[in-house]
Formats: sequence, structure tokens, C-alpha cells
Amino acid sequence: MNPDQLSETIVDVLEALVADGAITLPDGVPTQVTVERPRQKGHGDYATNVALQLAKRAGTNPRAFADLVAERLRAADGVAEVEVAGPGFLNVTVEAGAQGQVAADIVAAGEAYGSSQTLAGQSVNIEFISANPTGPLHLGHTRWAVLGDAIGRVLEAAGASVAREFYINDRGNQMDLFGASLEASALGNPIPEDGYQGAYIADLAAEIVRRQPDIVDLPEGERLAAFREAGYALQLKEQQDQLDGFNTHFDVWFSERDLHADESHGSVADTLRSLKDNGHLFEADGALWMRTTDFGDDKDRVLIRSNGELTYFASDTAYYLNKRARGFDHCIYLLGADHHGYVGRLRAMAACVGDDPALTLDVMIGQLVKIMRDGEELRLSKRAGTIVTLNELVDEIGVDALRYSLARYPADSPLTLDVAEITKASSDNPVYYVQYAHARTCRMMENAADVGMSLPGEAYDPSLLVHELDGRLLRALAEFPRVVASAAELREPHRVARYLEDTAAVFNRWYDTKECRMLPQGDEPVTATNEARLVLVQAVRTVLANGLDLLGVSAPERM
RNA sequence: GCGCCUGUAGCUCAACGGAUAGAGCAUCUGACUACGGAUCAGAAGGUUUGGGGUUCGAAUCCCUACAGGCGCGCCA
Repeated sequence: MNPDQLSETIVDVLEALVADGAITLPDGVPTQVTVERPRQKGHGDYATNVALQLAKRAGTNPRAFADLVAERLRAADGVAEVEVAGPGFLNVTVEAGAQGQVAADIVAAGEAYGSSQTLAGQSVNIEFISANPTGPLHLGHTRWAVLGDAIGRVLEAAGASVAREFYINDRGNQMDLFGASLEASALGNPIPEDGYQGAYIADLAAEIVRRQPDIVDLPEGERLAAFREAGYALQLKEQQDQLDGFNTHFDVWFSERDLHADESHGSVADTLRSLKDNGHLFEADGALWMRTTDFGDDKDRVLIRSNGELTYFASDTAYYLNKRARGFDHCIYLLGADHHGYVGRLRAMAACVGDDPALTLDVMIGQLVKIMRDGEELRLSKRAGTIVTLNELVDEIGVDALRYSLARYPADSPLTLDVAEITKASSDNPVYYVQYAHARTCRMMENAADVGMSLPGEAYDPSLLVHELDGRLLRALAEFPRVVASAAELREPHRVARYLEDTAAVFNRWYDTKECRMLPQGDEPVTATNEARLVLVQAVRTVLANGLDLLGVSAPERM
């Protein structure tokens, strides 16, 4: 009896009540009802608020409604007890032994357990980080790397088709400034005003000269561009290596330049041409504008400046249409809080090109992260001279701890992490707590093999897992697919992390309980209960490993 | 000035309109003849920033005040 089955059972009860005329539901019987694990002990194994939700529509009060449902629900298979509590909650206790099947199901599903088809058919593009290729990735990008990647993973687990995309801002003034900074550094000249500072510029310039000693002899007009392009290639490669080492992988690295390279479908030129007559473009002061105020933006936006240059917003618009043309019906943008001013114009732009932004656009604004050490904010990077780089963070904290520490919080609240706390190699640290629980399950499986135990397969008897803690563990495990589905739907992968911590705690509690030992003690023979628990442990291992994988965190077998 | 986000235990943060608001850290008290104790049990800690409203029910939704962060270019 898992939550979905209970939900179905309750729906059946409601339908029976309607059929008998005991209640009337003008809007019909819902196809599913809310079933949750109560936080409070003493509220049964599962609780539902159907009576509170439906009583008004049925023209009765919640308690009376709940009593009617409870009476029939008690007779259902697998249900041991039903109580009506508080304002009209139904607290359901399931029969001990009626939930054991889930453990075998999990083991059979293996890596696929937790996946669903709730978002099947959706084609989602998720764009994140999208840094300029003019410097190393830093703290500001790290949170989006973790969240974007994890959101991609949970969306895929929920059945969506997902493309993770990095938009390379390789066009515009800042690229020339980057080239000029490298050139100046290589020639021993002062870095230009507003140029890129930091020791990494000198390193990069030296590397360029080492690879192309002739570059300094190029005529002045060509030299800057040569430095710019060489620096671009090296810096992009470094960003890609940084992310690769951070277990964050993109399906598409999209160059802004490609939008300007020709006039093919999906290019900027094509976009401007196709929008010309749609009524939302106008000319003023020698510039071409999009009337984004038609759709709630606080001011109109320029596409072509009076000097003939295209704006970044023109690229944005073309890029959006390009994504749509590639078949994505849902575009997620992960932006930092310092870019939240874009939300209005992006939505308005989507509306101007004929889409309903409520359906096609999902702009997520992430708040900034601070990292503290010894009571002081970690700000300055040794090398980059600006902000702490991703590589420095990985060196100091480690990939798993850094990823997990960022993944366990939702995007929209400001976050302050303490280096000492997230690097602490003990169970005080949630990442190690979860990983340790996983390592423990691995060790238990090995120990079982050593005494000749093996997974019972067909002989598995789910009704043997009758201890209260067996039940609690089974219910926790049964929850996983719903957690993954809601994490995908809400774009909140932190729910997976919190769930893993909770499940690891239930497992440790179970492990600590003498009546729930998996291995036979001393010379005792292996019983069917021992083997049933072996299945349970393997199920725990599967859930912890699958959950950690959704966060891009490793599930070590030993620690 | 206008707009977006945030305000929850000493600290860092959870809680899809649900029951007595939960974890971890820090503090205090217990459990090792062990399935690896990187564990477990327990104590203490709260007017969910203040004030109104909506309803069976509000940390959550609405209004308002206050506090903090960020943004408001023919820059990218």
C-alpha cells in the first residue's frame, strides 16, 4: 500500500459514496487526492485532507464527510485503521506487511526508480550560467551551475526531454576590451581603463604569446583581434574544463556570434525581418524599437541603435526564437538576482513575437551566495583579482560538498555558507551524512554476501517486514518518485536533498534498532526475514544512489 | 522615486493554504561485549519583523509599515 494506491482507494470510496447517494459532488469525484506522510507521530502512516477540501462542495461539514469516508475506507484491503482527527483529517494506518512490496519493486527498477512520465512530451530548454568568455567562472556562477544541472536532471527523471544550454556572450564591446587587455599585458603596456584586471590576464597573455610568438609582431590593426580570438578560445576552454570538473555538463554551447553569422532561419537578421510587420516594432530617434510596454515592460527596448549597431536585446530575441524554432516548447532561464530587471522585458518580448510567456517562458531568479570563512566573507580571488573562482572553491571545499551544499537550498533566498561547516568531514555535514548512509548499505550488502545471503528474488515475502521501523523505512522509500516529480514540476531540486537527509535518518534509526537486524547473529541460520531485510537495504541503497545522482553528487561505496 | 526578491530558534536554513512551525550547527544529558559510532536517544531554544484583512484553517494569499539585498542605458 503506497501513497498512490491509497489515493486510488480513497477515490474508489468517494465514487461508491456518490453512487449510493450518501454524498453529492457537483464537480465530480477528483481523479486523485492528496495523501501525505504526517509530520506528527500519532497521525497514522498517511493522512489526507479530502474531507476538508470537498466538504463545502458536498454541502456538508468536514467531520461528517470524513466520517462517511472513514467508515468505508476501514473495509479496504491493506488498511488497518482510519481515524478522523482535528477539523476533519483522515489518518490512515496501513496493515503491517502491506507495504513491503515496494522494496522489491525498487530493487527491480534499479536506476530507473524515481523516474516518472509526469512531464513526458515536454521539450525543455534550460539555459544557465551563460558567462562572458573573458574570465574564469566564479562564485556567482557556481550556484547556477549546480541548480541548472540538477533541475535538468530532475526534469529528465520526470520524463521531459531536456537540453542544457550555455549561451556564450562572445560578441560586443567587452570582447574587444578583453582583447585590448591581453594585448596590453603582452606588450607590457598599462591595462586600458575599464579593461580586465587580475593576474589571470597576464597568465593568459603569456600563454597566447608562448603558443603564437609572432602575434606581437602583427600590425596594430590585426593584433588586438588576434589576442581577442586567442584569449577567447583559451578562456572558453578553461570554463568548459572548470564545469567538466564540477560534474556539470551542457548539451549545447551556443555562440552569440552564430546568431549574427548569416541570415538563416533563427538568425538576428531573420528575426528582425519576420517581426517587421507584426505591429510591435517602431522607429524613433533613428533607432529601431520593440514596443515591449504593450505587454507590461516598464519601457520600450531598442533593437538597433541609431548608429546601426544591434543591441544585446536583439540577440536575446533572436536566441529565444531560435530555441523555439529548434522545437523547445518551454524555455527556462536561470538568472542571478542582479539580472532580475530582464524578466519583464523577456516576457514582453515573448509576447511580442506571438507566444504566451506564461506557457513558454520560465525565468528563475536566483539570489546571491556569500561564502564565509572565519567570520569574514570570502570575496577576493588570489588569481582573478575579482571574486572567488569556481576552481578555488572546488579546491577548498571539494566537488561533492560544494554541489550538495548549494543544491540543498531553494534558489530564491539569499544564502550564506560557512567554509568550515560545509567542509567538515563528519555527519554534522548533511552531504556526508547521506553519503555515509549509502556507504553503509554497500557494506551491509557485502557482509550479507559473506555469510552466504543473496537477494531472494521470487521467494521474497513482503509481509515479513512488520516492525514499525520497517514500515517507516518503506514509507520513506515509497515517497521518492513523488519527491522527484514535485522537484521537477516546481524546479526545486533541493526537495530531493532534504528528502535524502530524511530517508538517511530513517535508515540509520532502523539500523540502530536491534529488532531490525538484517544479518543473522552468531550461529543463527539465515531466515526469510533476514532476506526480506536484505531486499530492504538494497532498496535503500538504490534510492540514496539515485537521489544523489539527481544532484550530481557521487554515491561512494566506502568512505 | 519606481520595480523585483528576502525577513522563521543564538547561527545557517526547511516547511506545495493543513494538525503541536521542523532540521543541522552551537549548548547541555545519555547509549559503544558494534550489521564500520561519520551512529542513535533525549533536553533546551519561537509572538514566523510589526499591524490589519481573506477562511474551517495563514510562515505561506491580500493590504500596510519597517528592515535588508538587487535592479531601473540607444552597455553587455
